[in-house]
Amino acid sequence: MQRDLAVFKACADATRLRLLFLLAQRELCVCELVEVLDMAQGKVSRHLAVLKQAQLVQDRREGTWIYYSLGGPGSGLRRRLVEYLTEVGEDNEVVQGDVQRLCELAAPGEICASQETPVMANGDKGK
Amino acid sequence: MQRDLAVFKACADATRLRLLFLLAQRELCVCELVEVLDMAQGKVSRHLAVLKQAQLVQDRREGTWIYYSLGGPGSGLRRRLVEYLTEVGEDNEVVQGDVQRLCELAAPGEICASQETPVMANGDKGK
DNA sequence: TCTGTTTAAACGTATATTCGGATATAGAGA
DNA sequence: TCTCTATATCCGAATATACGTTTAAACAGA
Repeated sequence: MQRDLAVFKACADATRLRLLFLLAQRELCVCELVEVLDMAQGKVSRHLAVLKQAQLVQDRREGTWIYYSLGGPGSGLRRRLVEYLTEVGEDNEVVQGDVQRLCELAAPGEICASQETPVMANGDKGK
Repeated sequence: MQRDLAVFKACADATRLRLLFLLAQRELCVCELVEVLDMAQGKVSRHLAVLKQAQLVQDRREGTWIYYSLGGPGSGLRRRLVEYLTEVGEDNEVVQGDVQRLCELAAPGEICASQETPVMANGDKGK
């Protein structure tokens, strides 16, 4: 039960749910998540740590970048949740917006390394 | 997502998880849950309200008693959770203890109405 | 080694959640 | 109506969680 409780607590936050729905799309590095969610890096990192602690996601280092993806085999509950996240085309507009921004994203290197990529044409990021 | 979030928040508490696992056994009235969990009635009632709000459980009045059971049809997420709760024979000792105490329980009327039921022989309830 | 970049962790503070205890509501029966 | 029982809700205090900001750690390249 303690294990299940940790899983539920990890999912019981709007930011972490958005992270999970994004990771359900594909493996992503932290800077991509920061870009898509338009949040402070520290905040994203902290939430990813919670998800990792609950074994809902796993990470993999590749040079400077660390890639996160939905967690491995996992218990009955975790397996069902991952199943839900990947199967469901979430009908919420926040999640849809996130996925949309994700699709419009350049490759990881181009996002983080320099701000002078020619793709800058997408311009204003509201808020 | 807001809906899913409410569901996860409702599950993200040890007491409410115990309630859910108990209700996965069968429909139960509040006084039975109070008896099994050995908690203050107000506390149990408060947590049941949260579960009901998230539509994880439903209630039904029968005279003085109000019976709770795992919620109706529900969305994809709720359906999967209810499925998990009912299918899994939870290996946690707290949950197993709860189920055990539930089995040893007398009928609702005998629990609440009077303390002088002949079944009192079960005696000490630790802590 | 020094610099720049990506990510994680530490800090104090603000907000949310839970608790125990007391009180309010609703139905049943005299 | 009055009383009793089952259940729900309200209150302030304690605890837990999330936040923004700053700092630390790990890696890459010059």
